[in-house]
Amino acid sequence: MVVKEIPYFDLSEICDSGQCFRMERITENEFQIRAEDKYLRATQEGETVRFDCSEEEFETFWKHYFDLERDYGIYIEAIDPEDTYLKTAAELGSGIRILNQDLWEMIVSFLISQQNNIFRIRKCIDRISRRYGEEKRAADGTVYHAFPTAEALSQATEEELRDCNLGYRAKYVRDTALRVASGEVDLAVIRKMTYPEAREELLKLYGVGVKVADCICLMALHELSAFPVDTHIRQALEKHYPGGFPAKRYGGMEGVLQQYIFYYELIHKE
DNA sequence: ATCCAGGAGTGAC
DNA sequence: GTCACTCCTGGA
Repeated sequence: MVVKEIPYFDLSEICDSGQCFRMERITENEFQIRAEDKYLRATQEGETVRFDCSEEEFETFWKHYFDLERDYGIYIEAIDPEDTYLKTAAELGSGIRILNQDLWEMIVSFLISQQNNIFRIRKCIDRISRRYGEEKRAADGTVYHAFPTAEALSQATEEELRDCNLGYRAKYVRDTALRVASGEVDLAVIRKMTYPEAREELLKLYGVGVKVADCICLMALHELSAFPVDTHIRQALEKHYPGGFPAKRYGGMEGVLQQYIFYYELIHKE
């Protein structure tokens, strides 16, 4: 059990920000997170966060996963005080972190995300994890499944992936899994690339376009310059920044702001 | 019913 | 380079 006081950190906001499809709310302030082959329960009361894991696992994995060594106050303070829209959005989502998620997991997750909604993306990922991911047992006895490896997914047929409700995205996942499993695409190499290089390389994958590539760069490679533009972001930008988003002013932190905007729009559309 | 949800591939111009 | 069209699926 690890207990920390963490400013600018809110599990609920992170869960709802839509960057992790394997994080779920159990009760009002208790959450479960599955990442790679790991499982965690965490609870939040004010700024106090309780991580249900050993000190070692926290230090070696979750601390980095939740990006706890970064001060997000800097980003919020950097926002133009006259930009009331962005200020309001950042205030609403001030507990959001850009998680450090696994590259392979993000590639598959965002391939599935296209023309899809969060609820169904979660279901798709849950299904492929159950079918192709290794069964694991957490310290508290909870049975869960690791995210399936490229090798495991490459064994699946397109039809089997369609049975997991991937629809036409099944061929994208299968093709990418085959190319990664065969070594034709080397994720270790992509991890070391600069943002423009990695983006270009990801765009070569079947089913990866500009938006998905930027999501992967932001969520897995932690390229905070990446600014994924989906339909919701595009609509928000058209409405609030008719002259264009001041990306120049916010160079290097566009991705963080994208999350604040996305979260704000998500909350306000209901 | 038609449209669209956190898009991308394809072919036509 | 920019359209228009298509691709699963299901909820409004």
